Amino acid sequence: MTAPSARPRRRADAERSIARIVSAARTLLSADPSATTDDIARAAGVGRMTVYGHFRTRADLVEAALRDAIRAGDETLAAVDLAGDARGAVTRLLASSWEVVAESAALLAAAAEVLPAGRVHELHAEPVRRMTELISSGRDQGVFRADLPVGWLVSVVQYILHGAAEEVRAGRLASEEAADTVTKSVLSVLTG
Amino acid sequence: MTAPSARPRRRADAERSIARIVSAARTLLSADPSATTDDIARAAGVGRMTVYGHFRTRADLVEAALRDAIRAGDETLAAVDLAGDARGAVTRLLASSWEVVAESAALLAAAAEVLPAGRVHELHAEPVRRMTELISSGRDQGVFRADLPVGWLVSVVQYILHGAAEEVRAGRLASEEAADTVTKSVLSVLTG
DNA sequence: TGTAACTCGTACTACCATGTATGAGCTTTC
DNA sequence: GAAAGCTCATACATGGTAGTACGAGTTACA
Repeated sequence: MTAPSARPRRRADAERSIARIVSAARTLLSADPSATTDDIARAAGVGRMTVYGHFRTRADLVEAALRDAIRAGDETLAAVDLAGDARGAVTRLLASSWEVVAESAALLAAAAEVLPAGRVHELHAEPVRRMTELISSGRDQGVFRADLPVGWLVSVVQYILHGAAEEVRAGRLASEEAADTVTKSVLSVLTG
Repeated sequence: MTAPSARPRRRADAERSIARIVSAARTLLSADPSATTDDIARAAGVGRMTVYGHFRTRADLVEAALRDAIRAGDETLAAVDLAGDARGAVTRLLASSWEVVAESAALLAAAAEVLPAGRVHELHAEPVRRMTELISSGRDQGVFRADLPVGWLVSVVQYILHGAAEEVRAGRLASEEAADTVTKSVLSVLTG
């Protein structure tokens, strides 16, 4: 969905508009999940009608924004060195994930509201795959526990990450300490 | 707020209506956080106007429902034996918390949407106090870790609990295994 | 340079929920 | 049994957003 590359060609100005709209959507929805289509159009410096020209529904737009955020986050994650000791790899991965997750918490909430159940989860396939692989390999190394399903462990990591973002947002956790706190907590769960 | 016992007297039928409305609100909002005031009135077997007679705004109603759920949950928790070994106490506490949390996840979402920031957290003061005390005592016993703040540990427990509820709801975790899985995960984080 | 693609203002429809107003009729309670 | 309290139907005012329709003007591109 959301205008894939199926269209044979698209004019350069359209391409530009779409990029600006998606970018604005990411920014606004990350600050306030109930930002309206009109707000987003304004922020993108574009008429509301132009938005509807590229995204049939609000849901389409939100999904595009989430896709973009996930893609960007995944690029960051892809740059993390996962070789060697699984414990160190997790630490490095979390140090990067932390920011991505904290930034997009509100956007995620917006998506959960508008998109059909399970869609949000589907869109996370890539980062989930990455984390699953890492945990599996740690388990093979005998470093991580084997008494809980990998899928659950991956989920717990996500929930802790989001929880920390929420605590920081609410001012109950200093943001400088967040990464360290998250890492310690996650490693405890993973090693058992 | 929400009609405390400040009012000198209230007629018996009004008392009855309020009880039915709050109960219906809890049930409906726990299934669908966007249930309308009208839905709730219907389910309570009461006219919509009667609801507005007791709760000025939707937010008031949602808060009353959440209060009631927390109070009921807290009663369950109060029955848990917290004496002796902190590890065992946590295990028992989680076995009970699990159901409470899983049931009210949607209600919580409704409250988060409608109530001012921080209000939901305030309303949880009692269960949070309970958990804080337990973790502190475990720390004094030397059983739980001391390298992370108690407040954070309490939060993590909540996030894991809610996460598990979500996983069960999405069909990614069998509900029979949930309690055990949660317990193992939480104990890992607490012991470090 | 002509045509197709794109932009975008204005205006409008449709929908839906909250909350208010009014008033007739039924219960409690003293 | 009367006053005060409560119920609740109908009707209405409000406010806000999504999405549609139309059409004139602008820009890209071959």
